Amino acid sequence: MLETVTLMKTADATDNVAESGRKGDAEKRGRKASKEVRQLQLIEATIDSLAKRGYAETTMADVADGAGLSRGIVNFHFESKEKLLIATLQHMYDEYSAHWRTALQKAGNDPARQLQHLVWADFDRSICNKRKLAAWLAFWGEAKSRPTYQALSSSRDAYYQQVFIDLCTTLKQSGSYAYDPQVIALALSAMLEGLWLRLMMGTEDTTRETALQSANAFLAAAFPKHYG
Amino acid sequence: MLETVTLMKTADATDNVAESGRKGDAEKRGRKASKEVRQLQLIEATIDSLAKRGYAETTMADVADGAGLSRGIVNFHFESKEKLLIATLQHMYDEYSAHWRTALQKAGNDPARQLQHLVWADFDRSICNKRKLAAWLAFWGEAKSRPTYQALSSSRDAYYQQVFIDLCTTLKQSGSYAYDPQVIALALSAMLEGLWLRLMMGTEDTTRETALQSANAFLAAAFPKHYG
DNA sequence: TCATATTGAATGAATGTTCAACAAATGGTG
DNA sequence: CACCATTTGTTGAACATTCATTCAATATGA
Repeated sequence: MLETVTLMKTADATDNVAESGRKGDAEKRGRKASKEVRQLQLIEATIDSLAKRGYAETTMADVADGAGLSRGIVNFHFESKEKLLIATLQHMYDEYSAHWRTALQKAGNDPARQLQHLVWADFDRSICNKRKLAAWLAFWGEAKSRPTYQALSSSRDAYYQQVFIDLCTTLKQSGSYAYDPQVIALALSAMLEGLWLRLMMGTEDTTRETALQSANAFLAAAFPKHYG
Repeated sequence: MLETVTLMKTADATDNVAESGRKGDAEKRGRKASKEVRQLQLIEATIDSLAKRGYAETTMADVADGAGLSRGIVNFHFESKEKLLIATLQHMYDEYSAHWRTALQKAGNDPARQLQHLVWADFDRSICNKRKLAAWLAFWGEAKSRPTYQALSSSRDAYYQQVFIDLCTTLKQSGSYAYDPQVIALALSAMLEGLWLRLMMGTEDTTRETALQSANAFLAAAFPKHYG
C-alpha cells in the first residue's frame, strides 16, 4: 500500500534526490550498472528511507523498493543490513567532510574568514536540507548504543573540534579576548549542532536563514572585534 | 496526576540504572502493586532499555525483563508498545517541565538570575545524566518520522523558547544591547541542546562541567553587563 | 465469591537472509 | 564475426528468526 507512494516520493525530495531516483529507467532497470553506481543508488535509497520512516522502520524491502530493484539485491551488494547502514553513514560523513574542507580552503588564510566560512558551510543547501538532516538525526539516535556508529562519528568530530579550537585560539590572540578558546569553541560547535537539531526536528520558527542569523550573532558576540 | 509521579522518580534520580532494576524483590515480585506504581516501574524499565539498547532495539520482552515481570504484563498496563513509548516520553517531559518550573520559581524576579538558573537547571544531575540523556536521544531520533512524538515535543518547546525570548528582551532593554532578542534566544537554546547532544553522544571532551562552563561563557559574551 | 492482576505459552505478522534459477556481460576460440 | 563458456548481476520465493499481541489458566486481594 505504501509501496506505490514510495516511488512517487523520491521525486519530492527537496534536493538532488530527483536525479538519483530518476536516471533513465533504461540505465538501472533490469540491466546491469557498474558496481559503484548501484551501491550509490542503494545508499541514496537508504537515506530516503531513513528520512521518511526513521531508523527503526527502515527495512531492506523499503530500500530495495525505493531503488526500484528486487528484494535480494541489497544483500548482494552489501553483505547485511548493518553493513548497508554503516556504508550509508560513511557516505554521509565523506560528503560532509569534502564540503567542509572545500569551505576551509576557499576561505584563504585569514582565521576570522575561515571560521566564518566553516559556519556558513554548515548551513549550505547541499548539506543542510530536510532529507539529509533527517537521516543524520536517525543515525544520531542510534549512535549511543552502537559502538560502530560512535567510532565513525567521534574520530571525525574530534578533528573538527580541534580546528575550531585552533581558530579560536588565534582569534583570541589577535583580538585579546578573555575567553578560554577551548570553552568558546565548544559553545560554538554545540550551538551549530543545536541549530541543526532544530532544523531536523522541523520546528516552525527555525529556518536555514534564522539559524544562520543566530550563528552569526554568536560570532559577533564572542568575537566583536572580528565580526562586529 | 503527573506531579506525584515526578516525586517518585526524582528519588532514584542520579544515574542509577541499578536501583531501578533492583528495588526490593519483595515489593514487586508476584504480589500486586498499585496500578500507578507498576506503570511507573515499567516506564523506568523502558527508559533503561532505551538508554542501553536504543530505540530500534527496545523490545517489550526487554522492558518486562528489566522490570522483573512477565512478558504479557506490558500489554496489560499499556495497551500497546506504541502507547508505552508515548507514556514514557510524556513522563520524561513532565519531569523536565517540573524541574524547569521549579528552577524558574526559585530564581526570584531578577531576569538575569532567572536566565542563569534556567541554564543551570539543564545541567542538573537529576535531569542531565547518561541514562536519561540517552533516552532523550533515542526519542529525538524517531521524532522526525512520528507525528505523535513531534506533537508532544513541539508544543512544549515553543513555550520554553518564548520564555527565553522574553527574558532576552528584558535583558536587552536593561543592558541596551544591540542584538535581536529572538535571534540571541535561538542561539542560546540551540547551544543548550547542542551541549546535551554532546553529552548524550558521550564525547570524551565534554562533561557536565565543561558543558556548563561553555554555557556560562555564552551568557557572558552575549550579556556582558549582566554576567561579566 | 468476585474482580483484578499476572503469567507464560501460542499465534501471526514482519523482516533479514539465503539460494537456486535466470539474464546479461565478458572473453576467449575457431 | 559467430559460438560457446565463464563470470557477474539480478530476481523472487523459501526459510528462519524475532517480536508484539492475545488469551486461557492461575494467583492474589477485597
